[in-house]
Order: sequence, then structure tokens, then C-alpha cells
Amino acid sequence: MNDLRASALDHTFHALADPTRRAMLRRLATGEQSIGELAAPFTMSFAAASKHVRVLERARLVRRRVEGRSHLCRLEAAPLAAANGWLSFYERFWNQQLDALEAVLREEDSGKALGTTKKGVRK
Amino acid sequence: MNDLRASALDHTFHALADPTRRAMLRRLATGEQSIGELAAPFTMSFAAASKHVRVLERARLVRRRVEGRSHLCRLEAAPLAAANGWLSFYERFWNQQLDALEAVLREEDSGKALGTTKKGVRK
DNA sequence: GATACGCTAAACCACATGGTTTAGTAATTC
DNA sequence: GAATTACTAAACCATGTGGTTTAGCGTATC
Repeated sequence: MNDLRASALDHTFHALADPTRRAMLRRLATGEQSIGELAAPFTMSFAAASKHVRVLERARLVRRRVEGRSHLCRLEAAPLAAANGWLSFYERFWNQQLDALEAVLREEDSGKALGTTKKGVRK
Repeated sequence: MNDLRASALDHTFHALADPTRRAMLRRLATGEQSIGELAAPFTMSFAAASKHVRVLERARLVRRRVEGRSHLCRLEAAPLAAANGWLSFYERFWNQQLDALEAVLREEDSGKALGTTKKGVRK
């Protein structure tokens, strides 16, 4: 993962795979935050939170600006757009599956309306 | 990460953070594939590929059906929809940034048109 | 200049991950 | 029933991850 050849998507998805880091991104959506502000909501040590921020930086999801003794972070959403782009390829699949579910439910409903059930709906 | 309390998003994003697994999903987009078929394109051992499939299963991105001695996998896109949902919150940020980039480019262009550049564009 | 503040660095730990190899199981084919 | 096929399980290894604590460094404040 630390491999230099690792793709941007690797870093992005890895960064997003941790709830602490996702929470930090949410926080950053409200505006620029210092490392201290980002760390505050969590019970873990300051150093641990700081490491999480570095993971976000490595994924280019956060940009840091040093101002005096505090480091100000802001959200950099471009990699999220890339991740979204990757996901969008599969959009038709989840639509399709939702459609299938809908069809099953419709069939179920019409079965009930007729007072007949052809067969059990598989779990 | 193996924590039972880990959220579905944790598993989904973690599964997507590896290029081998992303490639497997692409392959599954063309239809049901056996473990052997999924493993074939990779230089790694069969066992290693099989483990990757298990990670995808844990994330519920793949469902397995045993038929005789071969295990057939199919794509289960629902978690991708969830990931997409999470990402969509940030859509306005990357649009905003793309808009900003566009604005910069426009300004650059109009500057060129006038034969003047107010200041250097920061890298 | 001493002290407090905000943060990073480094050493350390337990455990997860991604890979290997070898062995084992169950289904198929000869 | 022996051999082959498709796969999992288990043991092992190196490295990564997420956390800790302690130390250090630059900036602000007194």
C-alpha cells in the first residue's frame, strides 16, 4: 500500500475505509480545521489522530497549510470525484438489482391481490 | 477492521482499495465467473486470488454459488450503491472545485486575449 | 528567557493484510 | 478406484495498520 506504484484509487479507497477518517472529512466539509480541531471529537491520542490526517493527505483528500504553530487542513474533493467516477461504471448494476427487487415486490403484491402465491420468495 | 462492529462502508471501501479486487469486480461485470476464471489473469497463486474473492464476499460485493466442484461468483452491487451514496454528499465540493478551476482558466484566457497577465498562476 | 501550546517523530506493540507453500476435500473423468 | 480438477485450510512470512507513549521542535505568551 505504501508502494509508490499504488494508484490514486488505492489511496483514496484505503483512506475512506476508516470511520475516523470519514468523520474527519465530514468535519472538513464545514470548513477549514486545525489538526487539534479534527482530533478533538475522538478518544484516541492526539498523535493517532494526526496520523489519520496524514493518511488523508497521502490520498490527497486533505491539503495542509501551516499557519504559525497550527496546521490548517482543508478538504480536497478531487479524489472523491475520481472514486465516484470509478463507481459510476457499476451504476447500471445496482439500478438493475433494485429493479429486480422492485419486480419481485410487484409480483408478490399482485399474488396477494389474487389470493394466490405461486411459490415462496427465496430469502 | 475485522471487528464485527465495523460498518459496511469500512468493508466496502477496504475491498475496493486493492487493484486486484477492483479488476475482479470489472470481470464480474461481464457475468458470473468461477474462482479459477477470476484468478486466471493474475500472476499470483490461486490461493491468493481465492483470498481476494473472500474479501469481496465479506464486503458483500460478491455472492458465491457452489456448482459441482466449481464456485461461481456474481457481482452484488448494492454496497457500491451505498458507497456512492456516501460519496454523493461531497459532490458539491468537487463541482465547486471544478468550477473554480474553470474560472481560473477563463480568467487566464481573457488575460491572454488582452495580452496582459495580472499575476502568475500558482502551480 | 521560561513556559505553554500545537504539532511531528520515533520507538514500540498487537494485529491485519497480502502473499507464499503444502496439505486436504470433494467432484469429476478415465 | 485412480487420477485429475477446482477449490479451501492451515501454517508461515514480511510488511502495513492503528494505536500507544515519550521525546522534540518551532511558535506564541507571560
